[in-house]
Amino acid sequence: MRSSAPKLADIAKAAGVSIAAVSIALNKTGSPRVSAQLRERIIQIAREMGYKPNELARALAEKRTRLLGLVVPMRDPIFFNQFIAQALSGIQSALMRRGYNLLIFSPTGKPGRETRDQMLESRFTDGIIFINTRSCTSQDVNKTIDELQRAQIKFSMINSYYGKAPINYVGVDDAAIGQAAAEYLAEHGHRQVAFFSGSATLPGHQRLVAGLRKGLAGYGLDLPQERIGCTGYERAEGIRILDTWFSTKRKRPTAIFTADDQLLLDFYDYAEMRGISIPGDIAVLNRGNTGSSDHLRPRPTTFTIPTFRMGELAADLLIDTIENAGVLPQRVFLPYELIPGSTA
Amino acid sequence: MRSSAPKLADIAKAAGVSIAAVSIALNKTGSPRVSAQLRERIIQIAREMGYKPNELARALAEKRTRLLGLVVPMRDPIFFNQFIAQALSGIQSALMRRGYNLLIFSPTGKPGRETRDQMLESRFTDGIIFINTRSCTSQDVNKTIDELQRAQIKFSMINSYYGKAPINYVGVDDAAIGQAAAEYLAEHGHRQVAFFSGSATLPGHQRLVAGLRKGLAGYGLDLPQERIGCTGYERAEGIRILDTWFSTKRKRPTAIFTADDQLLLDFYDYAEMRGISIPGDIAVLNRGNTGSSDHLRPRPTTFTIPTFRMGELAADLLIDTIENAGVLPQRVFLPYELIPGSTA
DNA sequence: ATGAAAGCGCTAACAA
DNA sequence: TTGTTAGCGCTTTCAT
Repeated sequence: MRSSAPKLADIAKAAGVSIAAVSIALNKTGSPRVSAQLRERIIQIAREMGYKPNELARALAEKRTRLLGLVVPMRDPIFFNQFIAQALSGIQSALMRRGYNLLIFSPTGKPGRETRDQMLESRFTDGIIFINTRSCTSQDVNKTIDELQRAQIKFSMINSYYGKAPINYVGVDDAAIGQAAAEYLAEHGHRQVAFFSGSATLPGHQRLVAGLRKGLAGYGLDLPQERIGCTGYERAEGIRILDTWFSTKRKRPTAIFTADDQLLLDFYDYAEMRGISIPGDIAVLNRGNTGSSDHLRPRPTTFTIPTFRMGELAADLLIDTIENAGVLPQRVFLPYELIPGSTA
Repeated sequence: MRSSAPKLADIAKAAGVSIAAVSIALNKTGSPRVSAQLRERIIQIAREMGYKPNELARALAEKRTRLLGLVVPMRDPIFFNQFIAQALSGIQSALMRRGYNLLIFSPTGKPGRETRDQMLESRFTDGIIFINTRSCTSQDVNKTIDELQRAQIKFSMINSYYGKAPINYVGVDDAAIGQAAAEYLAEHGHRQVAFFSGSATLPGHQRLVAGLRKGLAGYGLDLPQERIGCTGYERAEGIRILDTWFSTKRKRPTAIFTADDQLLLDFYDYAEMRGISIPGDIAVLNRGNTGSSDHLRPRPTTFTIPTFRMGELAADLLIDTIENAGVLPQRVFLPYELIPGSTA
């Protein structure tokens, strides 16, 4: 923040007019409030003095900042996460288009605590975008929604909410993806399908399992509990699970469905380590974010989630409800897409 | 922004004290200004009324926001860029530690134009962090510095500045990296080294070339112009250059040094496409960001740039100059590190 | 068409 | 120890 920047009063004095005249001349283009020539003169003087409005003062007076806050319930590495990176790009794209900027809230401590903290800061923002990650349980999510609503903070949520509350939400239909994945694999002749997932407590996990089972059932197949593996995103646990599956010819699945890009990568690492050939020894079907496994070989066959679009839409929905009091929040489920690869 | 949140005046009235008393009781913990028991009572009432300070008003009065702006001279995809993602993580880490938040400026239009635009917005921020990307020429960088200084905006810059202006800057010594790379390759018996780069106009490119030549010269080797290839980050141009190099046995380099992760990826793609074996047919040495090519096979031998640390340090330097008027800006060059792989 | 003045919610200097 | 008041820089209403 600079020290001695010219302010409206300075220009007003220099031009010999009132502060209000300057404000109007500078901002309300085409208002009959000041004459065209006076406006010209004021603009000219403002330019000469190098005037830049103090957005802070303006925001205080107008009660809006054109700032949107971003909260990611996660520690340090939020920018490393491809899912978040892509959503952020989408958000950014919408904000750019609509003249907003993004304020990133630094997580301040223990999980759960965050919500209250951004609320505290939230006077800086006109609304908040929430990106749920794999570390969010439905309970966390519901609690967050509750607190935000109670505080009357406008917000928009991305990912992992399957409740019915009337909020701005953008996600994908994981049950549909699970079903489509199961049908794809069944049609390609697989009878022993395994599901490699992160955590059974994730909202998405349960949907995926339900979808997979429904899809498999259509082909007279099933997904027994022992072919569902949750690694907790721990490398060692992943290896343990996979070793169980691959230890005996009999139990060995012929196809594996990975719940996200991280698990896909983990499986590729495992396959390399154990000398398992993809897709020679096992078919791999992935649920992942657009474009994030471009450099994997062999190219994974993937149901992609339109992450960029999710971010963009979430931002647009939020801005709509901010700018237009009449607009109601809405929940949107975006379609997925099958990106062919050579692994399934 | 909520509509009818309780403000200091409300609490003051409820407590039957002055606004100032409330402000002090709430903020100046341990000030003898208000008695311990009055403070208790005020805090209690504030809690009951659900008081949250309006940071905007506070910032206007205090003339500081504890917000740092981030500018990346680049269009849409800033979050996809691993270099930026890692620097951002570092920045975020520092901000978290020091109680700041990050404001991401949406680029608003034609390049070059950006500088002025964030200045305009900058009243929201106490300072700005600039991350230079591969789309920045030294001219751009110098112009940016000039404008920021003229506007008396505190800032900190990451990457690609080799001038002597007294600014907060964090980067790496590309000449040293180039030299180390050359020496590494020469020591491993390579006599025909090629440099696969993005653009000859990049500040880093010239440093790298200088370093490479110096290093090679120590072994009686050289880096002729025809073994320096600049793709302009265009896939087709990259292929054209590589085809030239690989078309004849005689001209074919035995080792290639890639200027960044993108070029490394491009080369891997090319090698796959043409059936060239790494490192069988050609050795590959890379200059890249920490951890960003973890999943490439074979694992590239890489001189890593401490991107996370760069972001963190840049933020810390900036905050130091913001909070302490006496602190002078400083330029810091961080050390690189050789991460062994199996490609060189 | 233009100016004066009252906020916006907070901090800090000044009185008491 | 506590209250009063003058800003911070802008927008907007109300007079003129």
